[in-house]
Amino acid sequence: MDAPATASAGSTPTRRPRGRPQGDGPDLRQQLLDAALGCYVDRGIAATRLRDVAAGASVTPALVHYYFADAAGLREAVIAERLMPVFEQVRDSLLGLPDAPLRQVLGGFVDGICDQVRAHPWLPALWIREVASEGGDLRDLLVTRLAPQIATVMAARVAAEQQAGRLNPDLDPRLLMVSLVGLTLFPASGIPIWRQLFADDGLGIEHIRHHAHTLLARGLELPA
Amino acid sequence: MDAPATASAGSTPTRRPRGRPQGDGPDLRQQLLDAALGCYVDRGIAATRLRDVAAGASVTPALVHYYFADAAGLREAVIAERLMPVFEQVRDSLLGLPDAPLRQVLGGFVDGICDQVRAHPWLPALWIREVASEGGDLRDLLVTRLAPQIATVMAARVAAEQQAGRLNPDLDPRLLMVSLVGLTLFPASGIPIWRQLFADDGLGIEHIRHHAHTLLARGLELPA
Amino acid sequence: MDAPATASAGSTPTRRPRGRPQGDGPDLRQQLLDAALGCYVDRGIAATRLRDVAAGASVTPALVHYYFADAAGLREAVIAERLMPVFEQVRDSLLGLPDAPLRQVLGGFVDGICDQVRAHPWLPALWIREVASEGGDLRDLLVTRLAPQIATVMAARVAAEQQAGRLNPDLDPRLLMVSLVGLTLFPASGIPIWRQLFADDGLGIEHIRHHAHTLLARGLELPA
Amino acid sequence: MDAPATASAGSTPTRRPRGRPQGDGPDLRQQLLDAALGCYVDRGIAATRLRDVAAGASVTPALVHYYFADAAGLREAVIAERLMPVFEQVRDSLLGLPDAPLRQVLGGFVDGICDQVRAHPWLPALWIREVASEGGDLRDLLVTRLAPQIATVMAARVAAEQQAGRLNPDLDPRLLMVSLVGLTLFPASGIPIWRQLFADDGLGIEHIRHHAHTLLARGLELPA
DNA sequence: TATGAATGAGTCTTCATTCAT
DNA sequence: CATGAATGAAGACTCATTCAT
Repeated sequence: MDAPATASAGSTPTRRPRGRPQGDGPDLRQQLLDAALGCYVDRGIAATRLRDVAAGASVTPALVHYYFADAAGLREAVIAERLMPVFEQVRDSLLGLPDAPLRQVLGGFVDGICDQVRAHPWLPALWIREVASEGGDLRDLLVTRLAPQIATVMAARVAAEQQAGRLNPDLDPRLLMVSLVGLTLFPASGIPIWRQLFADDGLGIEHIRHHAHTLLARGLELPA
Repeated sequence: MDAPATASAGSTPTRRPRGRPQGDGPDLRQQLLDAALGCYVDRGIAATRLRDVAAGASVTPALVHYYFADAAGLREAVIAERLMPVFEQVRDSLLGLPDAPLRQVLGGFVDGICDQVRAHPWLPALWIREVASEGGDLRDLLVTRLAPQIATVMAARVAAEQQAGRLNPDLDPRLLMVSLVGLTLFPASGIPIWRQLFADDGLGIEHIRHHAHTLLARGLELPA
Repeated sequence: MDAPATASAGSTPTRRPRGRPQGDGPDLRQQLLDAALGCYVDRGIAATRLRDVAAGASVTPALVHYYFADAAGLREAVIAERLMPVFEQVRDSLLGLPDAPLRQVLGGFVDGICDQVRAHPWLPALWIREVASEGGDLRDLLVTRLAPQIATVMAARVAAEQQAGRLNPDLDPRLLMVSLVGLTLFPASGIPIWRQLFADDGLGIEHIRHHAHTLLARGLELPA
Repeated sequence: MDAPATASAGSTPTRRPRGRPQGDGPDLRQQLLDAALGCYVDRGIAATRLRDVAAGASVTPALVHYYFADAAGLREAVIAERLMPVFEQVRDSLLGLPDAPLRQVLGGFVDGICDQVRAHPWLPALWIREVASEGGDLRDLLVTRLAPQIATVMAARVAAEQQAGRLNPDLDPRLLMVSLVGLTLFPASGIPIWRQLFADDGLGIEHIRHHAHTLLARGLELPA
């Protein structure tokens, strides 16, 4: 799992940990990853200092260094072991039904996103700050590892569906996927705001899911 | 316009230039504000060091201190003199037609946002990072100065329109406004991504505008 | 002994070494305190830069920060661990003989001061600059923690003694204590001057002690 | 009076002012000296920044620089034009009666000091911090310009008087003069303290004067 | 394995000083 | 005569990183 460590163990003086513990019960490494993820969500990846992570796990900064060598190493570990699994599940909710009708696929994607938000409440905030924000530390992930497998394929499928007269032809195929995110993760990241503005603690991801489905289905129009 | 100076006058005893000349050609103060705005967009407000701003304007860090005393003073000045005017214009595009039909108002809001994006290309990126992101330095601005005047009023108006049978009743009145932003500023902040993914430099705010209008009008449905 | 650490523990979140070893040979913390005291004596507390202290102990400024967090923390530590013990011994030389005749008490106070000067040659200079000088960083210590326990009590005792006809009634009870200091610490702080002026390196605290006793005993008068 | 300025006018680029104003009514130069003296008394000479002086006179720091070139120039001017005259008057109160009996001379010195304190309330604080304190910026003045004319002469005179059986022979001739200061300026510098400790705003220089005379006359002994 | 000790590099901020006007 | 503009030097403090134990 700790690829860089095993790969370069002994060669570069930069990477230290050799023979990481693998089964000593309450795994300290996992706690560090948890703490790091928490910091990333709270302050942002770039703004997270090793010191914060250490404090979050009640250990010394030197220990974090001992496990992950530096901030970059820690970030890679969190990405690989915590974030990518979630992102991939979101992606798979889109790819999971290759033969289903497109509208069902799109709806499934919305549901897939909302499911992950429910399971990982930190997802929207992290996505907006680190993926959607220019300069975000995870944007590269989207561009190189997540979207390429999807973007062009989906755009083509949307265009085909439009040509077949089964989808609103005025929609821009290139923008449909981002619209789905803009109607789910984006509003979800503002839930604290809406709760405050409307003095309504009940507002949640389920409302967002339903609202997105509705808007996608018929826009502002009345149902037929 | 002297707001930032008076704002911090009581707190810091620091000598600050007052009554700066307003028409002596290449106003250095404006250049500093420009440089700061550029840094805010590129790296984020919190991550912007005075040193960056100074370098961006080809002056010394001490000069930035001379004009704005510290990072907070600079931030306040940029907010008051650069950001708020733009934000307020976006807001006014919503409030400008108090008697128009709601659907026209919403469409006007989308257009207003897109107009500002055209005029200020930095707007989407800044909004996503500093307003939409949790912990963003401008989120407070939205919550306390921008949204309160709008959120509840618009939600009520949407609900009324739904009851009158003129608006899709399944939409969540509390989420309609954020949806509009999620279909404009949010995709706009990703334009560099889409251009790269689709290898298409032509994709721009106008496409986003049209796509948003389309989606709002009838969702995925075919036009009548 | 852990006073300084606990004192600032609540204010700064900074990591501070706790539970320092107490017997591992040349304790660096003590050396830093020594260096700081030396700087305080030489240049004054307010004018002492962390850099000076660091240089005095041949370490880096960052190390001083590591031990004491900041200039205030260092000052508190020096006060608590170096200065107060000495000040308190001076004070106790006054309170140590509660039942002795007043004149003996006063003489004991003079001796107590001179004893401390002998043991801590830096005492006079520090006292004059930091306690006697207006704005001195330790004046507050005198006013709030040292003198209140003494001043009024002693003044009352002097007045009683005067009424009983055992003490020169023209003396001002409120000024007697400060006179003792003015005849000991004050001249002592000028020893380098007198040595230079009289080209006499022999002049020392013992002369001051004897002179003070003499003046107190009979003033300028000849002995009976 | 501004020796350095006139001396080097035009030659060194460091010294700027040429043709200082001599009679334009409310002399700005005097105001600057006043402001500087005030700062010296309040914070100490070394800790006084040109900026403080400028603020105290409601002018710009650049103007202070214009008049006095730098902190050293300003200090010299204040010393020469404000401090030395007062110090010299104190000294002259000692030298004024060359033929009077020594005890009268000493008493006159005490009175002379107290007179100056009455006329210049800042004198005690300044003296303690800048002359009595080790490293004080005026100590050199005492050693080189004030005391040499007095110290040895007076010490000799005291010794002679003791030998003649007219003065307490146990007193140390070298310490008598400093004792007088320690019984006047030193307590005077603490007046704010004593007023606070004894909750008595009436305590003043007159009490100090009387107390000093009393102590000198007969020490703690009852009057004959 | 884990940490206390120690440091170098970097950031903001302050201040005296210079200069053109 | 006087000042606003501008800067370099210096100081405090922070932080990741190294190392001996």
